[in-house]
Amino acid sequence: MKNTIADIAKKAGVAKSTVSRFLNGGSVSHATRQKIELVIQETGYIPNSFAQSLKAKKTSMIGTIVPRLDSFSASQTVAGMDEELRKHGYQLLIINASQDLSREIEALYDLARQKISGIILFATQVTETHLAAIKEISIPVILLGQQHKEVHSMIYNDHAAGYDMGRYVLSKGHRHIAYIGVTEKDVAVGVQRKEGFLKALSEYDGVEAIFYESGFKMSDGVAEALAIFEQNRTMPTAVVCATDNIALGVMKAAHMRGIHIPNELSVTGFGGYDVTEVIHPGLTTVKYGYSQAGHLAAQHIIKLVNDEPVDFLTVMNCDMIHRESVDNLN
Amino acid sequence: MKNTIADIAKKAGVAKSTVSRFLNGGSVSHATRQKIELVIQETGYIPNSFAQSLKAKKTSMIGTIVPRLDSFSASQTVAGMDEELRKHGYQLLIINASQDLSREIEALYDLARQKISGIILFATQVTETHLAAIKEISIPVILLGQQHKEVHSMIYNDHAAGYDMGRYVLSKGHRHIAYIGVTEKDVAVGVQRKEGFLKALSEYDGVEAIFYESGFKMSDGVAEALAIFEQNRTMPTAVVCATDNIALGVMKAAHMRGIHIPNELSVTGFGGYDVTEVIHPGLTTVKYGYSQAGHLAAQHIIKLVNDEPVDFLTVMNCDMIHRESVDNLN
DNA sequence: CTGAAAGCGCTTACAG
DNA sequence: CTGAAAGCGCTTACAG
Repeated sequence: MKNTIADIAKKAGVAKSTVSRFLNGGSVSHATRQKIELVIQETGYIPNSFAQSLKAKKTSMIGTIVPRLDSFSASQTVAGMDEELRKHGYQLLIINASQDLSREIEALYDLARQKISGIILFATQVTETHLAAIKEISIPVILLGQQHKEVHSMIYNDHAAGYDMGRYVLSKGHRHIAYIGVTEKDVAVGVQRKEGFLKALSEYDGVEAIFYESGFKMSDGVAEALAIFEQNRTMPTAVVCATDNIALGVMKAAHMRGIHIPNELSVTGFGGYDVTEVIHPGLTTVKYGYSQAGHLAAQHIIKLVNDEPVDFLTVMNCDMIHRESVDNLN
Repeated sequence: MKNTIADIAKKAGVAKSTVSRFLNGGSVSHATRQKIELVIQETGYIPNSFAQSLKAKKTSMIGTIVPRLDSFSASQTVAGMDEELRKHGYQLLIINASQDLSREIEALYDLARQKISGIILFATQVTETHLAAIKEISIPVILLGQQHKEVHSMIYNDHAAGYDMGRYVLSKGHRHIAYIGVTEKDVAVGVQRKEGFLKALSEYDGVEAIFYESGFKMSDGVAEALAIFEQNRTMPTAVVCATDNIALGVMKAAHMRGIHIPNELSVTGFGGYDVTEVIHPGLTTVKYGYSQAGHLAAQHIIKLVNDEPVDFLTVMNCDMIHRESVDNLN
């Protein structure tokens, strides 16, 4: 099973270089071609791609680093990238950083060591260490989901999404609003969405908005909502959540406490996860085009790999989806 | 940036072999160590893993082939595998076959070419071509989700799951049941679950069960349910679905038609997707331990790679989860 | 069209 | 502890 090109050459009675030429579509006479074909058939020869890459000094592999694999956004995006990449003859190497920033850095170096042609970094934060690593490996890198002026970036228009959501909720007459956000270290989700929302708030008078911060998990949303329900404050009429996951948690908590949505409490999310459509009431949210983003990121990284120009910053739009989880108070 | 071990050696004033030894933790004097460390720091040297693998003749990479990336079961399983593999110093290379059997075959060969140490094949079907490829590449392969006597296999106890579900639904007094299954080409989901269910049926008298076949997508479930609702037959009191996705589709269809669950129609699934817990009513289903399966599969492939013995067949149990989507007719 | 030879960047006995 | 040399499996000018 462990055939080398030398074995094939010997068995076929030709030189190694001839076999190599055959393999790579070089000019080989009909007779030799047949001999080699036969031997390869018989032996089940599979070229060693290390040796190939060692000479070729490049691979047709693109690496991607994701914070986690088991999230809707990540899996959708990666599936999109994968499709596009394969269409262009590239293979995708996926690395799961398990929400650990230092693993993202490690992964950057790992991919460099493997002579990957380009990297799409599904970022949640961009630290100095990230930047240093990106510079050091000197391989094209695209930041997806966050931006930095020194790196090619693709982001969603989170500010606009937050603004739209804020305007919508306010237009429905809500004046007591709880906003459950996430850490500001995540600029896109933690800062931009909130700031967009704040901008909408600033256009209305007499709004009482209280801001909370929760983790990204559904269970975090449940806990946060439960805490809010237990407070001795006036109950908000609407809870605006920075992610669908948190919103799902809030809905679950409401259900646990017998609070009816949307009659007694309105809830909104961001993300547009598939689930939000199946549940009742359907969740009002902002849909992010994860799969398209994946396709686009793939196209961009391919261009970069081939030294073609790519916009330094790409902003992708999102769409408000109005469903039943927001009550009209007017 | 394109430093080789020779560059480092020259700059540090030592031999290539010394640098290599330093890199691999061999014995190097303190002084030399420091010189080399410094040069590596300055140059940002990253070893070329192709050259390394070419000599070492092996990699610490495990490949996995999944039918799709954006499904709950796949992403959970892969995340589990990844965690376990990394703990043991292996890297996971994920290949998405996009539900195309011929791509699974291609992927098998691709991975072989890359001298991957072992492969976990997330199978939906095991054809002759699969077997031929597995034999030809002569790399350890584990089948996950399906079984074949000639290959190491890990499966869920789908028959028992189907049986448990059948008994449960029947015990609640349901006698008009619609079973929405999937293609029998998928032995685990299409055949085993149904047969377990049939076994339960055989233990009761006077049951009318009608069998349908749908695709795997939620939208397929919607379509199938709509068709059932429109038939001029007596409405079933329960719809047993071969997957959670189909069940979700049925629930959606019921909602669209104003059919109340569980009062007017009971629905069940298989899988134990996270969503099934969030929706109302909660879906009665069978929970599959995807993440654990991933961990276990990783442990097994590592053993195989190291020539340690592994059971040829591993059967993993599943747990019934009783929630609110099934009405008690008694 | 075909072959001999050098070289990709690393590792690994083997001497010293 | 250190270095010179051979070799991993392939590709690529260069002759012929």
